[in-house]
Amino acid sequence: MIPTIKDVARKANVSTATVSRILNELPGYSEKTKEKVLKAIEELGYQPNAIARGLVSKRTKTLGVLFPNVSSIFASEILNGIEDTAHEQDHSVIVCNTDSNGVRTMKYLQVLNEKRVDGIIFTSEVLKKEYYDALVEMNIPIVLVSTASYRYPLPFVKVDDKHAAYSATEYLIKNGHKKIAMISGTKDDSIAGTPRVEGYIQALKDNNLSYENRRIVYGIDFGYKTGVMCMEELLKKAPDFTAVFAASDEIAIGALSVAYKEGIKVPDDLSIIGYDNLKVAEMSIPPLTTVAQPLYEMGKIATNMLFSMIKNGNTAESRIIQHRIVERQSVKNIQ
Amino acid sequence: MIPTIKDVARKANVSTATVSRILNELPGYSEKTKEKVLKAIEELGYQPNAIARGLVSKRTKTLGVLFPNVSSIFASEILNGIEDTAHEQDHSVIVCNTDSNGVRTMKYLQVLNEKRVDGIIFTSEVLKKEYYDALVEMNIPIVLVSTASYRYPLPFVKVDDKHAAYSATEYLIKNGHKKIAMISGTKDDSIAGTPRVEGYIQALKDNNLSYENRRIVYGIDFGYKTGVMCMEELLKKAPDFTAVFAASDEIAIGALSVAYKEGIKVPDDLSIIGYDNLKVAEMSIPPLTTVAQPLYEMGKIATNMLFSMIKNGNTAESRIIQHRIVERQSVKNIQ
DNA sequence: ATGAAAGCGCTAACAG
DNA sequence: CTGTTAGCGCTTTCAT
Repeated sequence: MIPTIKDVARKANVSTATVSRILNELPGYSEKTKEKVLKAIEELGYQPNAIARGLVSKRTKTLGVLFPNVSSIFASEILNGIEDTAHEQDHSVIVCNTDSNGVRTMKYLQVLNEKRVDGIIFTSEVLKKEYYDALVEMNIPIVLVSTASYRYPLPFVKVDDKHAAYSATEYLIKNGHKKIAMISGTKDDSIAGTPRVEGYIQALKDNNLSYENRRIVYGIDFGYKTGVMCMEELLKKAPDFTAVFAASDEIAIGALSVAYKEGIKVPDDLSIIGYDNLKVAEMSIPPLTTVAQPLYEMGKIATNMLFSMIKNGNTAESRIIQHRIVERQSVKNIQ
Repeated sequence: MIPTIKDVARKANVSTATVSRILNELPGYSEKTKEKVLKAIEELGYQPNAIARGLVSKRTKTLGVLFPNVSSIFASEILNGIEDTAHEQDHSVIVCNTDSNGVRTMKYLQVLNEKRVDGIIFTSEVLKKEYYDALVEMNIPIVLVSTASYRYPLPFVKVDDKHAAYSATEYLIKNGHKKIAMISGTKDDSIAGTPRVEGYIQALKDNNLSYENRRIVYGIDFGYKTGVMCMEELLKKAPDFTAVFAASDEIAIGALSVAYKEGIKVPDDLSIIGYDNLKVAEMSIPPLTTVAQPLYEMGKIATNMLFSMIKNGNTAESRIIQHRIVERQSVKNIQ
C-alpha cells in the first residue's frame, strides 16, 4: 500500500504532527527528529497526498485555464506561458477546451469549482453573463487573457486591439499604400472583431484616406480558411488595392496562398500585414510582417497576476500589453 | 460560506448519507426524499467538493499528460484529442511541459503522484529508466503516445515510423525521383530519429537506388530552424538531388523557405515531402505533401485506452496507427 | 428507505 | 520541542 503520514510517524517514532511540521517547514522540531523523519520518508518512499492536503488547507495548488480551442497555435503559446509560470510556483494547470460552446464552458466552470482550483484564467472569448455569474459564485481569483470585459470588473491582460490595428494600418500607409483592404475575423466579436476594424478605419481617416466599405470583408473566425475565402471575395469585389491588413496571421497566410495561386506576387504586387506574430508568421513565404502580441509573455503575466491575487486576496490591475510591428518581408514600400 | 453536504442534509431533513446516495445515484431512497434533497441542493447552490470525494474514493477524475513542448503544433493536436476524450468521460487533464528536461519530468511525475491522478499519458519522448521506475511506483495506468518503449512493458499508440518513412520515400521514388535527400531530426532519437532514417534507406535499397551518406543530414530537433539549416547544408554539400524527405513538416517548411530564397522552385525544380500532416502543412506555399499521423485521433485512442485500463484494471494492447500519404502540391512526378 | 458513525490522509490548534 | 485531537467534506458499512 501507499504509505501515509501515519506510517512515517510510526516508523520514525514521532507523531504525525511532527512529520507534518517537517514536511511543511514549520517551526517546532529538532535537527535530530528531522533526520529521523526524513530517513523514514526516504525508506518508505513516502509522498504526501495532495488531495488530503487540499481538503484541509483549502488550497489545491492547481489552476484552471479555459481556451476556445487548445489546439490553435495562438492558444498553445499562451498556455505555454501559463504553464511555465504555474510550474515555477509549484502549481498545476488543468486545461479546458470550451470549443466556444456555452454549455461546455459552464460545465467546465462547474468542474473547476468542484475541484476547488485556486484560480482561473479565461482566454480569448467574450465573457457572457452566465460565465461571470458562475465565476463570481466560485469566489476565487480570475484573470482574463486576450479578452476583456467592460461590464464586469475582472482584471485582464491584453493588447489594445484598436491601437494595434491602427498601428498595422498606419505602417502600411507609411509604406506608401493608399488603397488598403482589410480582412476581419468574426464580425460581431467585440474583442477581436470590431476594435480592429475601428483601428483600421481610424488610421485611414487620420491620414486622409477614404474608407471604402467594399474594401473590408468579414469571415467566420480567424483561421486560415477564412483568410482564403475572404481574400477570394476581396479579389472579386474590389481588386484595386495594394495592401491588405489581415486580422490574424492565419488569415494573412490564407490570403498569401490565394495571392500565390492567382499569380499575385507578395510583396511586389501586393503587401500583406498580419496580426499576432505566431510562430507560423516567420515560416511563411515570404515571411510575414505582422503586429506582434507577446502571447507567451501574456500568459506569464496573467499567471503572475493570478498568484498575486491568490496570495494577497486583493484584485490586480488590468494590463494593456504593448504590441509591436515585426517587419519581415510581406510588405513593400511603394512610394 | 460554501455549502457542504451537511448543509444540504440539514436543509432537507435527511442524513448526509442519503444526500450522498442521491448524488451518486446509488439505490436507497424514495422519490419524495430525492425531490426534497434536490430542492435543497438547488436552493443552496450546492456543488460537491471533488477534493473530499477524491480523498475517500481514491479516484480524482483527473489525468496527467506530459509533453516535451506544449506549444508545439504537434503537441497541441494530441492534447486536443486527449482533452476531448477526457471531457466526454468527465475527467480533467493536467498538462505538464517537460521541456525535454529530466529533472523537470521527474518533478512532474512526483506532482502527478501527489495529486493522485487516475492515469498518465506520456508523449513524444524516449522513456528513461528513472521515469519508468517512478511511473511503476505510482501504480496507475500509463499510456505512451507517439513514443514507445521496447524495454518496458507500457502500452503505446504510435505510427510505425520506419514504415511511414519508407512510404514517404517510396512515394518519391514512384514519382520518378532517384536522387533523394533526407533531412532527419535529432540524430540519436530512437523513436523519431533512427527509424525514419532506416525507413528511408530501406526504401532506397528495395528500389535499387544507391544510398549515399552525403545526402542525409541531421538536425538538433524537428523544428523549422533545423529545416532551414539542414537544407542550406544539404545544398552546399550535395546539391544534386531532385527530392527531399523531411522528417517533420516543420523541417519541410524550413526547407521550403530556403528553396524559395535560393530561387529553387518547388515542386518544379525540387520536390519535398514532409511528415506529420500538421495544420501548417496545408497552409504552406505550395501546400505540402506529407505523410500523415492522425494526431488528434491518436490522442483520443490513447485516452480511451487509459480509461479502459482504469476501469478494468487490466493493461491495454499497444496500437500501431496507420499513416497515410496526403498528396498536395510539393511533389512533382518527373518521369 | 434511512441514519449513525467510522474513516480517507492531512493540518492546526491546544496542551504539555 | 512534541503529542493529542478535532476536524476538512465526503463515502460507506452497519444498523434499524
